[in-house]
Amino acid sequence: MTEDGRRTTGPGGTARRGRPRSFDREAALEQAVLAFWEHGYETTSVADLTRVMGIGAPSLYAAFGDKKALFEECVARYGERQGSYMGVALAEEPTGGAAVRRLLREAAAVFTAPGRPRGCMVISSAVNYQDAGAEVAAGLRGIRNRNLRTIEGRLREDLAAGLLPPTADPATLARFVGTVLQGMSQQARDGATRQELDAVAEIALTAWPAV
Amino acid sequence: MTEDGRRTTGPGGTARRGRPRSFDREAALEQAVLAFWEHGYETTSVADLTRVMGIGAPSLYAAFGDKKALFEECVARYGERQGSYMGVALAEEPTGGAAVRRLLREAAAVFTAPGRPRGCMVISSAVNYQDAGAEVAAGLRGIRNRNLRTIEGRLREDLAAGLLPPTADPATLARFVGTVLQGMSQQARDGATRQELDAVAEIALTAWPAV
DNA sequence: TTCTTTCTGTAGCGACCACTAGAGAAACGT
DNA sequence: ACGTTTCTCTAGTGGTCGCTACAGAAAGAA
Repeated sequence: MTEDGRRTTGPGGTARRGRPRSFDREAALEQAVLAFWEHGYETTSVADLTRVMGIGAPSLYAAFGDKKALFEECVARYGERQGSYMGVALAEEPTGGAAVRRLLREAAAVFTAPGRPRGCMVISSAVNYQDAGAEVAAGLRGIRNRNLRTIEGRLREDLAAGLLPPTADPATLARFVGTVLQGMSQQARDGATRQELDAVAEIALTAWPAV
Repeated sequence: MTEDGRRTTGPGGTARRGRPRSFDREAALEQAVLAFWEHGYETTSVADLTRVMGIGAPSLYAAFGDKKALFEECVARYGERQGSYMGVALAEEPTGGAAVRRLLREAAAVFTAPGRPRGCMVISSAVNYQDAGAEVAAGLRGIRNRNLRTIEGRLREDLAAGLLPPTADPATLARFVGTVLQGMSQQARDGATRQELDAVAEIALTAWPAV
């Protein structure tokens, strides 16, 4: 049994038995991403989810497990698609400094892209929670703190390569980047335009230490 | 009838009739502030509130109206106490630039003060919501955007007084300050220490334009 | 066709949501 | 003491929460 409880063909290429799923799992998942992204984990009910996904509750539970598992799959999916800008910037730019510059500039665009929720799902979808959302919130916090350490690692390389002044502290610089990103995400949710966020990112980058 | 539905003495100084309230309204309000601050508006139930306030639901409704009215009173109270740092900085510092410097440095301390929730209540207590919390979220967003315009006004004065370079844009600078504050609030909630936030604020201030 | 497998829709589980009716308790003035 | 006023406590209201039992539908296998 695969994670989603089904596959189109068996191991030997034989067709799967039983009634086939009547909805597009990928499309339904994408709708769930949008709902969680917009309203957050605890504040999005299963009824909200089934409505936007266009399926009944039993189908949701059969295909995704439960609400928490669905959310985690949504976070993973978000990270592969809309939220991939951070990994891409870190992977494609040659230095940490260049990655940070690209990161902040792309965030301004990504956080205000039309036709989808504003801001970053990893940042904003589990800010308010009670016991039921504590684990999920801890998971997102873990992602954020891991991202911070990744940036810090890249900046440590910059420091060793002489691309940062010897007095620069990679950990603090990384936290500064995270702070600006989280602030930009909230600003986007408060109505800031892409141009306004671009200007904010530009100011933040003037704080970057030069050798 | 006063807002809270009672007073200790009547207009003529005569004692109030009827059974007196058996709890300290101020103390109960303060506990409600802490609960909303920690968990947010929609994710704090009336049962949570009555528990931390130490009163029954009918007493809460008699003394504060309903959940929304209680929250609004909590926001007002927060603004007078723990959240007053912004107004104080803007009122006491002679220039916008000095106010911003003080603001960011005090935020590092206020957002990580021991014995109370981390971050800023106005920033973080209505990030995730559905229909029921939409009005409350809009109210907080209004406070944030009003604060931004207040800072912008002070920076406009700095610009006119020649304390900022003529190319500086007060609106963008104000939004940068708001972005860093919102980011610092989230960082505090993610576990950043006061020292770490201090260092972040210091970096942010290096971006401040000098004449 | 008939059996087996898997999905879907109805209907509802106990728990909780914000909120309140109504009875009794505790203060007042007279 | 007695009536009036106001608060508190018990016990609920209808509605929604996440989740699921069960029956019927829709597919492949025999």
